[in-house]
Amino acid sequence: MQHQKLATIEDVAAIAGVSIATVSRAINEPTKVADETRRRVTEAIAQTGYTTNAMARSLRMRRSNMILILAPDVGDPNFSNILVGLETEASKRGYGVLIGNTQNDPAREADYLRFISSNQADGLILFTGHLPYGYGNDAGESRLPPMVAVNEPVSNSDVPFVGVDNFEGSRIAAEHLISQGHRRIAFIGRSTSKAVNILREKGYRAALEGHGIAIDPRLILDGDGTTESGRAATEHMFVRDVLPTAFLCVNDVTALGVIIALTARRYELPRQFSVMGFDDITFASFVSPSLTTMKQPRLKIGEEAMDLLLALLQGKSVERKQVLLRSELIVRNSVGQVGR
Amino acid sequence: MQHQKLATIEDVAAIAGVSIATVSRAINEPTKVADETRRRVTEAIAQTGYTTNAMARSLRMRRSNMILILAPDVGDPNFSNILVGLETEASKRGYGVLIGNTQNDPAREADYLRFISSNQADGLILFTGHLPYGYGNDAGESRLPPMVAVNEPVSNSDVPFVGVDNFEGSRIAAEHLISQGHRRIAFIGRSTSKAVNILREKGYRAALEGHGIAIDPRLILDGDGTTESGRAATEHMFVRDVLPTAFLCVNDVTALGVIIALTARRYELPRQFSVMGFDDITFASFVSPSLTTMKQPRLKIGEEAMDLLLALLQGKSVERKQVLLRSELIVRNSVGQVGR
DNA sequence: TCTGCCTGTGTAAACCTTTACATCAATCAT
DNA sequence: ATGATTGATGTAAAGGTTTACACAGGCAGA
Repeated sequence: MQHQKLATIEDVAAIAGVSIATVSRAINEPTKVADETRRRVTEAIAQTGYTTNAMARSLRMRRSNMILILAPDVGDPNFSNILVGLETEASKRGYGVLIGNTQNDPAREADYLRFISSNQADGLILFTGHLPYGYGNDAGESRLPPMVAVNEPVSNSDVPFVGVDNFEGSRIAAEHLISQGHRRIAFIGRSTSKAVNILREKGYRAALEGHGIAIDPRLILDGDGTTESGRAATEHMFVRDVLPTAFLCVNDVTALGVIIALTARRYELPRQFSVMGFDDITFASFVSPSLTTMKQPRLKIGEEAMDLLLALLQGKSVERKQVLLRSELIVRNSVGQVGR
Repeated sequence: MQHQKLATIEDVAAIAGVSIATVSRAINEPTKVADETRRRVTEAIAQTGYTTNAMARSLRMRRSNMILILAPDVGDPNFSNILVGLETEASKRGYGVLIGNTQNDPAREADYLRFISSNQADGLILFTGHLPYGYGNDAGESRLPPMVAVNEPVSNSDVPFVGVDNFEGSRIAAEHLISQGHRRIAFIGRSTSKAVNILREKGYRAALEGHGIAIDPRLILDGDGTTESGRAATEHMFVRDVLPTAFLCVNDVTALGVIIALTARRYELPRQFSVMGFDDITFASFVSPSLTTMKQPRLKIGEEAMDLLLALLQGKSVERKQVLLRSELIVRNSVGQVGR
């Protein structure tokens, strides 16, 4: 009862009085069939409610028109908005998107590659920042499908990346703090491994140096981008009693931790301390004080990334290995003039 | 260069010295082939790096092992966590999940049904609260695939629903406020159309009535579940000067609006007003004051829903048309004793 | 009139599985 | 000794497309 025998191309052909080849052509290359024939086929299709069986088509054409999205955490605040962009563009071009939530588990990553190796997906969008595990194993043939990275570039590889110009964005953020009179600006979220963190720190340094402000290494603290890391780093500064007037955080989530720590110590923001984030995730406007930050054009990132991937799939060679979009300064209430 | 001719079942058969039927059986019904044969096949598979071509398999078996998830808004805070549950369970059972972001656009909903009608997906998870548009059109055959609703039940239909017991949860929430001494409790987010809102209002009413507290209609305000609706409703109460001591909101997002309105008016929370939400979305713990709310077991909801859908796909008849899970009271800092 | 080309269509192969059915050998019951 | 049953495997069909190639007819150019 589930399948009531769908109409096939043969049914359509019979009704239209043509061969199946002609039906196929009428659908896929309309100009190649005579007007009158095309009309009859179209009518037969409407009459039967025919839809091309995607499986048969994929089998024959060796391509599924599906894109696999590999993300370490579907709940990540950056993820969902980029996903919308990816999905919109894919849908517009007749592609579907498949979600793989890997939780950074190598086993799950490897498992998801079955979609690639079994021809169920033609290309890959990587949120993970690294090539998926499970390539080049047993059989030795590391058959990499076309792929594009978003959110985080893939370290030492030439996988094209679409994202925000982290260096420039962070520089602008720091400039903003400087324009408000800040000189002692902390950077929270240093990392030696994550490319995003490294670039944002560089932007911070560039801005300070550009204004002749000496970099105080004691104001640069490690962090892995979590709320807890922001909180801990802030506490650490109070313990060591080396304090800035402003905190530039590697991302909004970290900034939230900083705000929590400062609020817990009963400081008034932004009168006593300024805090800046990066990303403009949803809650940035809800937290109190609402967060001044750099907005990532996430929708656009998703669309551009999908566009690039589909171009790759069509065999176009990609000139640009990186597409860097501009982030936008969003001024809210967490940054104030230094000394009132 | 993209496809370097993957190994097929024939290659494996040749190496193992058996027929392709035996290879297929060795993979899918291992008990049906002799131990020694199975060993040879397994080795041949390893040697060639063979993976079953999912398209050929789906074509033959008339099932794709894919589930389509139709959601009006991928960015919805409830969505991503349920998705994780859906995805985890699907993945565990060898299914993949396809995302369809409909934005409540009938055209997009209809378009996504091509995945169903073209056999690219076997079942449907509905976040939308209504049957997809586009069924029963031209051809007249409204061929509904197996489906399960989450987040919102599908109004007047017998589509199975997995979610939280909204009536009971809301009752518990109201009880909590009552236990803190509140008697004048507002309900923000009344709606005559949305099932979730209706049930939560009923739970609110039941709790008050159970404690002999008269219901004051002036304390029940309309709202569509957005932050703005919460803000506006609160303002409205101040204008009319009919004030509660506590606000029970239809969801966290609405509660946020209430908090924003109260904070803007310089009230101190929870000393002067208490606010409760529902859902426990991510930012609930970050907002200030952190929000006391009812937590939805979203991961569990996703898993149960997928489990139910897969059961349906196997032709099992479903006894329960609804799976109602319990929500959990999360006490934070937005609710206080009345009168200190 | 013949040759060659173009347009429109049909035939059949290929894509890669799963599985009903057939076959064969070996075991078992009578 | 014979017939029935069981177990392991092979043969071939079916699933629904796309597309290379062949073919037929019409038409233009010589």
